Amino acid sequence: MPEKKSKDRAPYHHGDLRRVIIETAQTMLGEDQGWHFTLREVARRAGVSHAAPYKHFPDKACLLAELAMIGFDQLRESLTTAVGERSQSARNELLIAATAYVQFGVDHPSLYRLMFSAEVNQAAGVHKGERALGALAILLDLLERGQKEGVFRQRPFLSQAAACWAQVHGLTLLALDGLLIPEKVGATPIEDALSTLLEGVAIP
Amino acid sequence: MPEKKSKDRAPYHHGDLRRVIIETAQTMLGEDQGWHFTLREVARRAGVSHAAPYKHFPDKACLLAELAMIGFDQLRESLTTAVGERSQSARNELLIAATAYVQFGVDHPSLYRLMFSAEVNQAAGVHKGERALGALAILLDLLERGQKEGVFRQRPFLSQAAACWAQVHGLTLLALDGLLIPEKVGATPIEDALSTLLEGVAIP
DNA sequence: ACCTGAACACCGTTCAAGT
DNA sequence: ACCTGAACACCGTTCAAGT
Repeated sequence: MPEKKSKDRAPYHHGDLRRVIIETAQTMLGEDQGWHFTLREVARRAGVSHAAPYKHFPDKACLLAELAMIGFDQLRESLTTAVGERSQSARNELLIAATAYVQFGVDHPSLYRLMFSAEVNQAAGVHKGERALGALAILLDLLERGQKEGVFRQRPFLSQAAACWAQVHGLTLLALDGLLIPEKVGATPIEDALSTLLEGVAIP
Repeated sequence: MPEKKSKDRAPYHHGDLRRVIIETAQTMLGEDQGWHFTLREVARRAGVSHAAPYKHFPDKACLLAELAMIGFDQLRESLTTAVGERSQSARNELLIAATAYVQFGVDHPSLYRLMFSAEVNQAAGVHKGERALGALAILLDLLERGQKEGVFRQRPFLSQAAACWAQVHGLTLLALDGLLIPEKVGATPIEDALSTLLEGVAIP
């Protein structure tokens, strides 16, 4: 059989379609049309029939959930590399981690929204909580270190972490919604908000 | 004509279907199946044909956007009545407002998610920002008062407001996602997080 | 002026059938 | 073992037609 030059039909039975589907979906997430793409469109782009994905995912929700889980891993990566070699003070590292968190959301709007959508919440169940906590592991470490060094206020780690997480999470989503109106403010409200967070966490 | 006892077909041509549709949709929002109900289902429950809503709303997105706008008004109401007769200290009122905010989200999960969904963002456009800021007017007042009284740190209002908003917004959504795991913590993380916020805003 | 019914294009999902 | 094609039930939206 000669090569087909019609379309880009990759060799059907050889590559793992599963990975191709995930990568295609990730590409579509990156196009910022939101995460409400259609499963049929994913199949179309992947060059397979619309029924093919069902051999690798029980349903659309499961694919979305998997994308979200990968997203949490990517977020952890981003935070880890941002904080880097922990040569900084706890206070500085907290600011770096917080900034990197918001940056991740702003860089991947559709993915970030998907990660915290109610749909994924339902499809991923308990796994989501674990994965999310995993992404925040470096934050937990940071808070523990800061408290030990006596530069952060003494609080239950998870509570202090919740406060930090809520701040960056809320900031990220407000930014994605275009609700931070930076044009109405001197400095960028994100930086300001993070310094307010710092004042709540760190001891003067 | 005698009364019809088949179904609850309200008098077609007399009542404003527009209001009926909105109320029906609000009821469905309250049932916490998320805000992804179908327009046809709304029409069904309202007792009209599935084409009828299009005489009152250009499309589904516009209905959702209107529900969201109403939601922001309801949020403003909640905050206003919670803070009440402003007989408290600025510090206390901030805590009250923040708590009421999170409570509103927890009480109306689907509505709150809808209000901050990307879809509504697109359909409501600029109106959303205005409406949202309107809901937070009392917070702005509070911060201004606190700063004038010298009990809050001196910051640009909108930046300080952004920090507060992000905190309660993030806290609300994390709570809705079941991500605050109160069972793993002594006190409720929401209270703890709000007190961390307070420490970032108020002067010791 | 307001609503209905049929129609269109599109989905998610299933399943017998192909290679 | 993996994929296809037709089929089903369902949507959002439109539009000529009804009262």
